[in-house]
Amino acid sequence: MRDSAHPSSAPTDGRSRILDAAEAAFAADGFSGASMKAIADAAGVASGLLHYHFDGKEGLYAAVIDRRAGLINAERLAQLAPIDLGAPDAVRRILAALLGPPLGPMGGGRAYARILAGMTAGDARDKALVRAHYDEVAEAFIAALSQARPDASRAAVAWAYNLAIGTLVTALGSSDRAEQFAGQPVQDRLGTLITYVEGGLDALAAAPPD
Amino acid sequence: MRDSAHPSSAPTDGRSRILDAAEAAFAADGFSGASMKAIADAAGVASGLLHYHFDGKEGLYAAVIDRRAGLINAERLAQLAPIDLGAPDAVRRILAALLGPPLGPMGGGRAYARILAGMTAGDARDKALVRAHYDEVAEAFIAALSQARPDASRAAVAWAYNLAIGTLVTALGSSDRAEQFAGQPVQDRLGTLITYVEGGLDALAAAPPD
DNA sequence: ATGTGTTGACTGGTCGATCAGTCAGCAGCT
DNA sequence: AGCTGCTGACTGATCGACCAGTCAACACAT
Repeated sequence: MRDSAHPSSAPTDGRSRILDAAEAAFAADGFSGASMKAIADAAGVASGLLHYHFDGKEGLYAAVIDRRAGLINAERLAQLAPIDLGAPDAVRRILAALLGPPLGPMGGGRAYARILAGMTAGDARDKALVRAHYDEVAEAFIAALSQARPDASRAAVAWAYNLAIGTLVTALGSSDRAEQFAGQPVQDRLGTLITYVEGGLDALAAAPPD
Repeated sequence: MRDSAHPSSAPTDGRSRILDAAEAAFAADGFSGASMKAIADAAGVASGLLHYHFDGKEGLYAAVIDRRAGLINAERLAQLAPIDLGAPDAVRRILAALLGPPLGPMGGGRAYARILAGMTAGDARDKALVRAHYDEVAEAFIAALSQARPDASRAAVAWAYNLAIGTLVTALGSSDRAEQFAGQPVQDRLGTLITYVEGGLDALAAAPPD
């Protein structure tokens, strides 16, 4: 089932249909493995239209990331803003705002998670895209976590943030393997993810900063 | 029986030089992005030799994973075996045996980590390779962790194991981004990784199994 | 002389990209 | 209304580049 009401909902115009098909193709085979012709066929348009709208393969790739990252990050920041950083459950709520949106209906499901997982191993193109789309959000969440846990060093918080993202991305991207060992789908286990990450943050905050 | 002692150090025979070049190429561009001709050029051999030794691109890819996974897993199991699972620091030592070898001299550095990160987002080919090379080790470590933490449910341990692997792979594969925020190279921070993962495991063990 | 390792030109196919051209819709003019 | 000219989404044949894989020939050891 595809998410309705949002980006993949009205695949009536060519532009959206191309983005949907491209997201699936890049998720399945990576940037190099996906072919423009296959994307065009899946979208039901001529191959030339991809170049007309997105200025080539790189542009199409960037557009796919941009659409999804925009939705996810807007939702993240919207959930982060009203949190009282002094409350006792602030850390848990912050982590829910960070980890929840990618798992939700706007997150694009496994397809986008796989693209993200591939990007963490990616080249200069991917690095630039990650920076452009996620640096601002990363700073906001690290700052919020630092306020909510003033006892933790900034290095500990930054480490926890990075490891949390790694946890999330890999768990989502290889969710079938996670299910193989743990027996439950990742999408339903946001609480497990948060518990794990919060525990890791606690441990880092308590550890001597060597 | 094929690789001589240390893979990256004595690239004298064509076979090893090809594996080294292929590892770097697959890490940089993924399976589809790497070209056989480019690998052959980098290794200083003719393109036909790749097919002679490895029976095509898929075989070469599998051989790259096989070489590295064999070294890493042998080292992991060697470090795991002598651990007294009843000792108070057993969990920490188990995690060191799990997370340390990929960071060490036999781990292949960032190149292999990137391949692994790409595999977690990969298709059927990657899934089969992961199963073939890492399932046995995964079971061994989950069993060891369960013995060392009999209070934790098996589901909690399995989750912690999977999230730990995700943590490791993403941290290594995108280590420059980790350094950007945390200010320290990942390779020198095995202790940080272990602390984080152990904290996550503690939290999962304590949480109610909903 | 037999076998193992190695070569590099070659093949058929697929790639991303290009571009002349089609077509529906809409303005402005009469 | 009817005609004209223009715009922009869209097409698909075509191109050169590059791809993985093949193969007959060669080097050199046993």
